[in-house]
This record gives sequence, C-alpha cells and structure tokens, in this order.
Amino acid sequence: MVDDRKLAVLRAIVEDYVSTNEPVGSKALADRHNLGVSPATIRNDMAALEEQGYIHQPHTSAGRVPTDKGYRLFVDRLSQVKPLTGAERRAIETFLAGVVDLDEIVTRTVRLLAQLTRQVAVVQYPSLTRSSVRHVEIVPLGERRVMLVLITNTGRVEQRVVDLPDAIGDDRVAHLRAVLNASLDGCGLSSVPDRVADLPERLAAEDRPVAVTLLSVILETLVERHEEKIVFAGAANLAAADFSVGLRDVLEALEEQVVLMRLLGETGDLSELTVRIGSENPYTGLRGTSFVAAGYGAGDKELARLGVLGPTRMDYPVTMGAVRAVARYVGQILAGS
Amino acid sequence: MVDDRKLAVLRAIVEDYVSTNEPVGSKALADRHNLGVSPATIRNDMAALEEQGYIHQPHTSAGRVPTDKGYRLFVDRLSQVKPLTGAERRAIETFLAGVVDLDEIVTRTVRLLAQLTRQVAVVQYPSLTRSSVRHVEIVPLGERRVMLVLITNTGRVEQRVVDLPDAIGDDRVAHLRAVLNASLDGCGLSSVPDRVADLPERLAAEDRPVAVTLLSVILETLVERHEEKIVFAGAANLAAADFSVGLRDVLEALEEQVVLMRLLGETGDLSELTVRIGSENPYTGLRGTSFVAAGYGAGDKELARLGVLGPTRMDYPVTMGAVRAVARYVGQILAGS
DNA sequence: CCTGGCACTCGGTGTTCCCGAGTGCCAAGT
DNA sequence: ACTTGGCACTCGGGAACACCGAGTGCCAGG
Repeated sequence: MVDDRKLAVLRAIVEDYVSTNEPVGSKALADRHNLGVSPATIRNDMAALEEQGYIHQPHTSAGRVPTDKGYRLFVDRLSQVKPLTGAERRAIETFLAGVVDLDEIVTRTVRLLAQLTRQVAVVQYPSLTRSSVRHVEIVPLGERRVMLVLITNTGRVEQRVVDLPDAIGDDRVAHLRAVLNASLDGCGLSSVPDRVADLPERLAAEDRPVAVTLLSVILETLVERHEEKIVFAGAANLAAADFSVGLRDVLEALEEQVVLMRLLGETGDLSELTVRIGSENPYTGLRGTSFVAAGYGAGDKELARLGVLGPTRMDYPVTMGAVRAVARYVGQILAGS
Repeated sequence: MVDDRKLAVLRAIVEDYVSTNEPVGSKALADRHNLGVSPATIRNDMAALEEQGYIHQPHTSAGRVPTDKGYRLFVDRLSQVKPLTGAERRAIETFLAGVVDLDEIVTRTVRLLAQLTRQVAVVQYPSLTRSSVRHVEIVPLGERRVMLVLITNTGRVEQRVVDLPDAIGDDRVAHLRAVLNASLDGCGLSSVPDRVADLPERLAAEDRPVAVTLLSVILETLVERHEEKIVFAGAANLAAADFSVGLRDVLEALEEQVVLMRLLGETGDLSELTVRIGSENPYTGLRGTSFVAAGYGAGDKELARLGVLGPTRMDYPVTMGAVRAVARYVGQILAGS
C-alpha cells in the first residue's frame, strides 16, 4: 500500500517537473494531484524516495527533481505510451504520402519526427546488410572504367566508380551484367560472399580479371560501407529547450556518426521501444539528454532504427508514442514500395 | 591624410573587436596600435566615423563597435585575404586525398571547412543543370516498372522509380537505353529538352507511350529537382561562438533548404569571393551573421558554391582565405576525377 | 500511520551604492 | 588647422545587503 502511494508521488513529481521545469514541492503536489493525503505525508514519502535515489533536491530549501533513476522507474513502470491524436496521425500520412525515393523517405521522416516531437530526430538509413539485392548494373564510363550500381529491395542505391585491369567492350559488359544478376538477384546481402565465391571459375578466362575486380568492389561496398548513414534534423529545437548548458556538446555528438551509431545502438525486437536516460547514454556529452529509439523495417525484418533526442525532462509517454507511430508508418511505406 | 587615418582607426577597431569581442575605446586603441596620435585625436575620428555610420556605441559610456557598414568597408578596402598556413594546406590535402565518390567529396569538404574556420560550413552539390549527361541507365524492376538512373559528368547520380503504361521486355529496354544514350550522351543538361523533343516520333509506335513516360520523368528530374541539395556541418561551433542570441533562428535557417539556397545566392565569377554581412543577408534570422561564399567547379565552369556562416564579428581575412582555398582544392579534385 | 503546526534554511529578487571606463568638449600648444 | 591634455559627466555593471517566501524536517497529537 505504502509503496503504491510512493510510486504515485514519484509519477506526480515527474509529470509536474516535465511540464513546469521547476523543482516541485510537497504543497504543489497535494494541490495539483488529488493524492488524498496531506503535504506532510507527501514530504515523508519524498524523503524516502530521495533516500532510494529516485529524486533529488537541488538545494536545501527547494522542491524535488527526478533523478535518472527516477525517470527510469517512471518509464518502466509508471507510464504508458500515449497514442497519437487523430490530427497527428493525419499529419504523418500526408507528410509521407506518395513518396518513393528512399532518400526522400528518410529526409521527410526525420523532419516529420523532429516537428512532431519538437526535439531532435535521428534516422538511420535502412541497413544494407539486412536487405537483399534487387539489381546490379554495370555502366560503361570509358574504355577501362565502369560505374557499378547496386540496387537493393529497400530502394537504396550504392554506386562506385571502378577502374578495370582490362579494356572491356559493351557485349562483355552485358554478359557480365547478366551473369551477376543471375547469381545475385534476390540474394540477401549477407549471403553475397558465399554466392559469388566460385563465380570467376565459371566464366571464360578472358572475363576473369575484370570479374574479380568487380566482385572485390561489390564485397567492399557491402563490408566497408557497412557503417550506415545517419541523418538528423530539428537541431533548432535544442536551442528552444532551455537546457542551453551542454548544448555545444550535444551538437558535437550529433555531428559524429560514431556517436550516433552507438546511440541507436544494438537492435532490439522490431518496433520495440528503447529508452536511454541521461547517464545511461554512451557518450558523456549526452548526459542531460534522453534518447527514445525504435526499429523500423519492411515486413517483419528490422532494417534500421530511428529515434528522438531530447532533454532528460522530456514527456516520455508522448515522445514514445510519436516514435513508435512514425516507425510503423515508415515500415508500411517501405513494405509497400 | 586625415581620411587615411580614420580608415586606419576603423581597421584597428574592427581587428580589436573581432579578437576581444568587447567594445573598443580610444585609449585601448592608442595603446595597442601605434597610430602615432593621442586618444583624444582618435576620439575625434571616432566621432566622425560614427557620424558616417561605420561604428556604433552600445551605450553612452562604452567603446565603439563596428556596424555592418563598417565591416563592409573593412572587407572591401581595408583588408586582404590571408593565405592559409602550410599546415592548413597540408590538412586540406590529406583530408581530401584519394576520394572519388561525389557524396564523400561533399561530406568531407563540408567538415573540413567547418573545422578549418571553426564556424558553420555550407556546401552545395554540384549543379545538375550546369553539368552534362554521361549515361542514362534503365533498370527493369518488374513487368511495368523500371528504375531510371541518370549519371552526370560530375559523378552525380539521380535515380527515380518509374511506373510504365505498358509492360516492357528486356529487349525493348535495351533498345530504349541505346536510343536514349545515343541522343543524350555528353549533352549539357540544359539542352536536354531540345534534344529529346522529337524523339518519340523517331521510334516505333509500340515504344512511344513508354518513351514519353520516361522522357517526362527525365525532364521532371532536371526541372523540378533543379533545387540543389545543400549540406552543412559545424553547428557545434555556433554554440561556442558566444552569440547565443538568435542561435535558434540560425539553426532554423540552416535546416531550411530554401534559405540556404538564397544564401548561396546568385553565381558570381568562378572563385570570386562573395561576402554577405549581417543585414545584407536575405533572411531576418541571419542578422548578426555573415556569410562568405565562393564558387567551385571543375575546369573553368562553376558548378556550385560553398561557404561559411559565422558571427558578424568574424575574422574576415582568415575566413575568406580558407573558403577560397577549399573551393580551389575541391575544383581540382572534381576536375581530376 | 497520517496530519497540522512550527521553526528554520536558503536561493532568488530587488535596491542601493559605488567604481571606472569611456566620452565630449574646451582651451592651449605646435 | 590639427592635435593634445585636462576635466566634468554619464552610465552600465558588479558588490553588498536585506527581504521574502517556498519548501523542508521534525514533533506531538489524533
């Protein structure tokens, strides 16, 4: 019983603090939430909560502020994801309607998410490794030079210019194109190395050097470029959120692909929400911020992740709702295209 | 004579203010620069300069600060572009060495420029309209669906998925590809509309509907996507530069492609530096910032522009030197690839 | 175990005061 | 005709200070 009330107090503290951004005191709590007990009782509970590290007092005579641990408990046990309003759903639909190009999907998504949450949105491009080959194209650029274009089923296009060891004619290009496509079409990218291992041996001797070069470039593209591209939007919202302290650090983190990678982090289950709160984040500049992430993908495969970065004192239920909803919509669109 | 000294005073004011970020008074000027006259004389000159609108007094008993007009005069007549140090040149070379992919060139360039100037760098992708067609590729994706890939001589690749009115076989795809390439290869993008105007008539009747669809998509790509892609980097430097006032507006501007477009503005001569100071900028949120831009391109054609955005009180000679140098290097690389 | 009462703490705000950098002007000097 | 030193004046900003009130912890009574 007593514990239930303490949790209710914690929830109230989080909610009030999020909406007012000021330390919340016992009296204010008793007034604004009908907890059915007096301020004095609440004070006792608050003392206990502080003892356990869920809240914290900036100075002796101020109200309480949730700690990271407090937010964690709130997110895990005291709140539930808040679904979007109808207007918001419609906004998403119109924003993402009728887009086919992958670049455009990603660009619009990241802006949409930033606008919806009024925070910084981060979106990762659909992973190469988890998608499959739709087409390989070889475009002659010169005697000994071709452009290799790799198209995946997620609409992603990778291009590389390749210098060849031999000159090569149009007919041989066509032949190689046909062979490559025959071997690779529909093949999951992770299994490409296996599929092509013995390919050169099955070709005429004269084609081998060129084929080997091309294959090594393809594998390189798959492996070395495995680092995925990540974009963000909504940095202006950072300036609005008053926490100007550390703003510089946050902006720096956002421009470091490596940090973003770690932030998006390991993949959980598809459409499972991940929340990183304050000091749980993998980068010191991001103390003071929380990150809400979700995976998205076409069908049941998770292809990449997206999320929202904001001050620790964000409205978690709403933010989580928005992230989840956007992830689902994007998944639908990718599946549909 | 007298005018010369006033200009010297203005130059000294700008230099001191840029380095200290504090209003500069007559005494400090007399001390730090050997102008050979007394503070009282300088005061007279300052009064004159203020009269003419080159400097301004924040309050009655403070030093002077240059106005936009003052900076303008400084840039136009009192300063000269400062060449980079050897170390900086080497940094540029190593940073941009051995890169072929256009995306990577642009990404690295924008980061390099941000790092070099410790400000926000802005780089525009090489223009579609001013480059020429290197290859058109049609990739069948399904019965009535193809991906159209347009490769330009600057290494840029545009891709669009196209739904066709008729089903189309591989042989007809190959034929169309050949015809399109024959018509368009090497053709400047601006003259594409002329070249293809009568193309459908020269085809077999059965190919016409498909050809018309494809051509309309090509033209759309050229015209509607005429809006060029622009990227920026170094937003963290904004937070460091103390002018936190309006930071939000600046960040907003940076995320608006339209604003960036106007900022990069009309094309001047290649490798001619353009400087926009404070209120000269086309967007109200950018009062308080200055923008230094230069065109870059392969050979003698200007393909796009790049620049640096910083507080009005930036070190113009150094910034201009960095922008010019980077623009030239990028030009060389584009020409070489 | 809750509650009302009470003394205590202390951060933030408003007020006042003072200092000094910087100015404009003037009369004297070259 | 400029330049210069002197001088009175202005005013922003920092230091010192007092005050207020929200908030607390604790205790005794219900």
